[in-house]
Amino acid sequence: MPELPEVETVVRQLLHCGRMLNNPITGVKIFRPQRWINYPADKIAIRLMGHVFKNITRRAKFIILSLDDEAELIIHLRMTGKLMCQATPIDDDPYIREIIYFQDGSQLLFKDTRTLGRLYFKEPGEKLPVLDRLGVEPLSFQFTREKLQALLYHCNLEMKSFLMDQSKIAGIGNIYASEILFLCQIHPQRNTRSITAEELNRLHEIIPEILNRSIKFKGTTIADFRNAENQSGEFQKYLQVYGNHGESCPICQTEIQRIVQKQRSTFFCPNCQK
DNA sequence: AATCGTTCCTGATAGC
DNA sequence: TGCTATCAGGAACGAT
Repeated sequence: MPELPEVETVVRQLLHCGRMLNNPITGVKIFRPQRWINYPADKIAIRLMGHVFKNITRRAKFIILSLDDEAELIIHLRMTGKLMCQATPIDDDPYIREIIYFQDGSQLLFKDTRTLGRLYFKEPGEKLPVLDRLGVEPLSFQFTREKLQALLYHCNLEMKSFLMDQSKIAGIGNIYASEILFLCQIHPQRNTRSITAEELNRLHEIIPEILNRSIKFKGTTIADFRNAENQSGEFQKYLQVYGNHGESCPICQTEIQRIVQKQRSTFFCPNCQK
């Protein structure tokens, strides 16, 4: 399930594949556009024709493809979305939702088994509410200790829910929320306002650290995630608690527990995490 | 204003 | 072994 490190991996690979930028768009096909697009599909197609992508960036878990006229095509992979740019166009995947055709014959494919992924088109200067609602980027210089402290103090949530809330810190999902709390030795049901100065320092250090480490390993693949080169990530080998309920804690051998918070699984060590 | 519960979707799998 | 009910979860949305 793509979270910040997985999305960052896709963005980097698309940037470096050499086919995405300054390559004129000669066609766009969008399948089953009813639910997952914020804009009429035929208008997007007409709007993109003849233009080129100038840059690819990431905001939280959103992939932003910037056009030469400053319009943007924005993609959220949600659970099973995959974005890849192929030089050889043969592909019979039945879950292709969108194809962008380039002049040199390569294709940008968006595949999504469960159709939870989303595509947005934004004209220059337009607002996109889903982006405006996002909180601080945990890998940016704006993610300061003071910012984190203020966020924690100004809400009243269980720590797991806090880390998952995209309007607070943007980009952390279910896997990294559990992992961060384990490494910080904080119980997932602790209230945000109960975090001590020492724990605050640890959170501020660990959050960027684990996200960067996962990026280094090209993200985590539990079942579905494939990067832009259609490969699995490697970071699942280094997960400490996620998905490991019933197994023993890597630190103290206590059995790892699974609980449900906001209808989402949380994994933690009841001995290490206080 | 902040937080909570429901909903979307379909392949994988737990459990009988 | 084979079937079916449940689970997986990001985030918009409406409710509280």
